[in-house]
Amino acid sequence: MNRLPQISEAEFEVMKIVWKHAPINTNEITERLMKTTSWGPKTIQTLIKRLTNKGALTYEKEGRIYVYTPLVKENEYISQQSNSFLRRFYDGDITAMLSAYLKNDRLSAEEINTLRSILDDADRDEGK
Amino acid sequence: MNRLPQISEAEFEVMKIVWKHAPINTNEITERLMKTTSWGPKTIQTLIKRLTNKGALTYEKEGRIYVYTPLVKENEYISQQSNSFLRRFYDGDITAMLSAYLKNDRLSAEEINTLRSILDDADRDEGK
DNA sequence: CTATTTTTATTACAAGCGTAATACTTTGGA
DNA sequence: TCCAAAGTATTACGCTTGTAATAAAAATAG
Repeated sequence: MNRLPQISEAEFEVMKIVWKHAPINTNEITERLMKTTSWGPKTIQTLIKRLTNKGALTYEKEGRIYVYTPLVKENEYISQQSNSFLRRFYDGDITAMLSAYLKNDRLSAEEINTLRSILDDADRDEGK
Repeated sequence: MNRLPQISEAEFEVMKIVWKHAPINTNEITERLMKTTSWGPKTIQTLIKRLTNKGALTYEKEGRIYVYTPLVKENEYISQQSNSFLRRFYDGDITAMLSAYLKNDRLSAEEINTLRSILDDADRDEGK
């Protein structure tokens, strides 16, 4: 069972760009992140470097520049984070999380309906 | 708008004990945590101290010992963490999280039914 | 009243993180 | 061919966290 590397919050922002646009080079990553964050280019460099050190990214040299590809899959990583979040805060029980949101009126009628159809779709797929 | 203090993962374990058993003294906290974790008493002391420094706990002196009470509410803290989790990983959209779980077959039929009744109960309360 | 035990406070220390600055290396122009 | 620019690597530094050890204070036992 291969354990996913530990990815920090800032590093995760880099991963999101790479997941969406891989293969992508340093400059593109930097440009995109400078639009959405307040980080300097050097900071972004550091984050990229750390991610490759951790084995979350690889690169190929394309001439002088590096072109990056993710080594961890987005949905695997997010699943793993979601599970550990649920374990920590809701005893691993996603229904408990939903309950809490409903109890605190943090869901709109809209969202409730969306949730219902999602559940119904699940049944349909199951039955097939 | 009063911002909640930053509580680390280990500190959160302490908070859980205090939330459940407050007012509670150092020894009780320590005993309970030593049953469920591998931490030494000194470590637990440190965590308690840090939590009071951060304003997550207060104490009253009862003779020689300190008796602790939480300053942040459990459900407020968990709500805040849940929101920031959803923002980070699901663009703030809890229905997206549910979808992901269904798509990856990480929900049992049991859980799906539970979710349905939870949603129905919400409607009932709404209608009232 | 003093030595010992109990409780609390201070200090430690390495790893991870946010946030870079500086140094090195390669390569394209002049 | 040598230098400046571009790209990559190394180093920095303070804060938080996990994980305690040591020191100080207070109270209890003799």
